[in-house]
Amino acid sequence: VGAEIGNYLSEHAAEVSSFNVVKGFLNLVVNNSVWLSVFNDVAEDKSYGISEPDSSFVDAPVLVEYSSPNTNKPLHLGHVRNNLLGYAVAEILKATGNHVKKVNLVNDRGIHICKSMLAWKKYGNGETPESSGMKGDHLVGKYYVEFDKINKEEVASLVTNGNSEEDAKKKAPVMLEAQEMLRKWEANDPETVALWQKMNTWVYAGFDTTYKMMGVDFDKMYYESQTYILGKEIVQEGLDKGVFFKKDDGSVWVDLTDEGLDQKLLLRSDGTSVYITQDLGTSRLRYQETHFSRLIYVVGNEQDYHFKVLKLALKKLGYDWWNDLHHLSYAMVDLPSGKMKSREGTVVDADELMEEMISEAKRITKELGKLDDLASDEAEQLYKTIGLGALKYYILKVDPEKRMMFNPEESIDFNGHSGPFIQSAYVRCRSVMRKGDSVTSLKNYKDFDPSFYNALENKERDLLKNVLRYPEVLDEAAERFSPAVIANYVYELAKAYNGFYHEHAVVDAENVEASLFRLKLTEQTARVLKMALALLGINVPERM
RNA sequence: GCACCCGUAGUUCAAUGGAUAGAAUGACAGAUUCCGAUUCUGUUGGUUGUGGGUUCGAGUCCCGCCGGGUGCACCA
Repeated sequence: VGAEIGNYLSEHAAEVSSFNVVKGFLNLVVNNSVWLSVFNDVAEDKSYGISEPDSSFVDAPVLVEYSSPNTNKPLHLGHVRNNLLGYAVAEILKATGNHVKKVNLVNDRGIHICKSMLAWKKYGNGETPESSGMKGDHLVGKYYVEFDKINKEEVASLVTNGNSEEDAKKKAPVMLEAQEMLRKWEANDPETVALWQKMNTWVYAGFDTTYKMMGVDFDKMYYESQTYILGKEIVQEGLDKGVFFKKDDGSVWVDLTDEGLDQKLLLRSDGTSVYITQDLGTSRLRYQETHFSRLIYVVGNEQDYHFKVLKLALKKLGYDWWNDLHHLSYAMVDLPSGKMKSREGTVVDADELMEEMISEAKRITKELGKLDDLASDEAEQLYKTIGLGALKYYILKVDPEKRMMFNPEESIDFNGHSGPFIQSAYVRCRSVMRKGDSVTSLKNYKDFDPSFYNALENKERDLLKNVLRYPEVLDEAAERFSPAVIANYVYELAKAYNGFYHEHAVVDAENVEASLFRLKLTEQTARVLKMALALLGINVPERM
C-alpha cells in the first residue's frame, strides 16, 4: 500500500503540498516533493494544508495582537518574550490553515510620554537622534529616566520640608507640569501635539529597527491616540440594555459578582474612558472590521483579571463572539538578581541583548575557525542567524505560562538543548545532501521505490518516526497556542538525526538503495527542521 | 484580607490522567578520526514543596497547608 501511494504521489508531486494520513499511512508531502511513510501509528484520516489557507477562514481571520509597547522607552527583555511568542503563535496558526492577521496596539499617549516630552523640553537643548547618534527610542527613554530622577529629587526635598510622602508626590513641580502637558495634549494644543509627534516619530524609527532585528512584523498598527475614545457608545449600550449601572456621581460600572468577580469601573464620573472602555471599543471595532474567528491577545499574566472582566462584560452585552477572545497570558522573565524593574535600571535592553548574542556567536564561530573563508557580509549574517537563533530558542522553548529564568551572565546555551544545536543538525543535513548531489549515481532517484526498505534499523526508525510526527506536533502547538511544543519537538528531531548520522553512512552506504533511502530521509529531516524553526522565527544557515 | 498563577535531578527546562517521571547542564568514563566533533554512547543525580482525597491508574484533577509571584487605581 505504501508503494502504491508513493507512486501515485510521485506522479502528482507538483500539485501537492500538504500532510495527510490515508488509510493509516502518514504521508509527508512538502514543497512539491514527496516522501511517504512505510508505517505509522495514526488511525484516523486527516489532512494538513500548509500552503493555501482554507477559503472559509479568509473572511474570519484570526487576529493576534502582540508587542503593544509604550512609546516612552525602548523595548526590553519582557517585550522580547512577548514579540517572539506573538510572532510564533501567528506563524503556527498560519501553518495549520488559518488566515492570520498580526496587529500591534501602540500606546502612544498618556502621562508617561508627557514625562519624556517635558524632560526633553526642559533639559534636552534640542538634542535629536541625528545630533546625538542615539537610537530614537533610547533617546526618548533617556529623558524618561531624567524626568524620574528630577521628580524624585523634588519629592525628597519636599519631604525634608515637612510634607508627607503622599503629599510630596502630588505637589512635585515637574509632576504638575507633566499633568498640565497631558491636559494640553488632550485639548489639542498645537505646540504640544507637534512635540508629541516629533518624539513619537523618533521612537517609531527606533522600534522599527528593533522589530526588524528581531524578525517580527505586523499586518496592521493601531494607535491608542486614535482608539482611546472608543467604547463610550458601548457603555451607553450597556446602560440601555440594563446590564451596566450608573452610580450617583455619574460613573458607570459593571457588576460581575454573579461570575465570582467584583464590580468594575467602565467610565469615570467625568465621562472620560479608562483602559477597559477602550478595549471594549477596540474589540468591537475589530469584530466589525473583520468578523474574526478568534482574537488573541498576547499580554502578560498580570492582566489576567482585566481580560476576564473584558470577556464577561462583552458577554453581558450579548455579543456572541465574547468567547472568541483569548488572552494568551505569559509569565514574566526573571533575572538572577530578581525581578526586572525599569526604575531601578535592572532591565535588560532588547537591542543590547541581541547585539551581545550576535557577538557571542561571532566569538564562538571564530574560535572554531571553520569558516575563515566566508565573505565578511555573509559572516555577519551568519553570526546574526546563530546569535538570534540561540536567543529565540532559549525563550520559546519554555512554556509561555511559566516564569522563566534568564541569566545574562552565564549567557545563553550554544550547546545542548539550544538553537545552534538544532541549526547545526540542519547544516549537517545540508552538507550530506551536497555530498550526495556530487555523486552522479545517486542523483537520479526518480525510480526509487522505498517499499523495499521494510526492515528499518533502530536509528532510522527513530528518525523517521520523528520526521513523521511533525503534523501532529503542529496541530498540538496550534491548539495550545504553544511554540514550546514546536521547540521541544525540533530538538528531538535534531537529536534523532545526529544519532542516525552517527550510526549510518549515508552517501557511502552498503548499497545504492540504502544510500537513496537515507538521502531522502536526510532531505526530509532538513525540510522539517527548516519549516519548524521558521515558525519560531529562527533562520537556518547553510554552513556554520 | 480576597482572587488568580507557579512549585519536577545541584541548576535551566520536558512530560493530551496511562508503561520504570525525561532532556540539557555539571562531574566522571568511553566511541567515532568522519558524509561536519557545536557529534555520539554510558555512569552519576528525584519521596514531582507537603498532607489528604477522587481514580484501575495522579507530576497532571479536587481540598487543606507551606513557599514564590501577580492582581485587587475614577493608571495603562
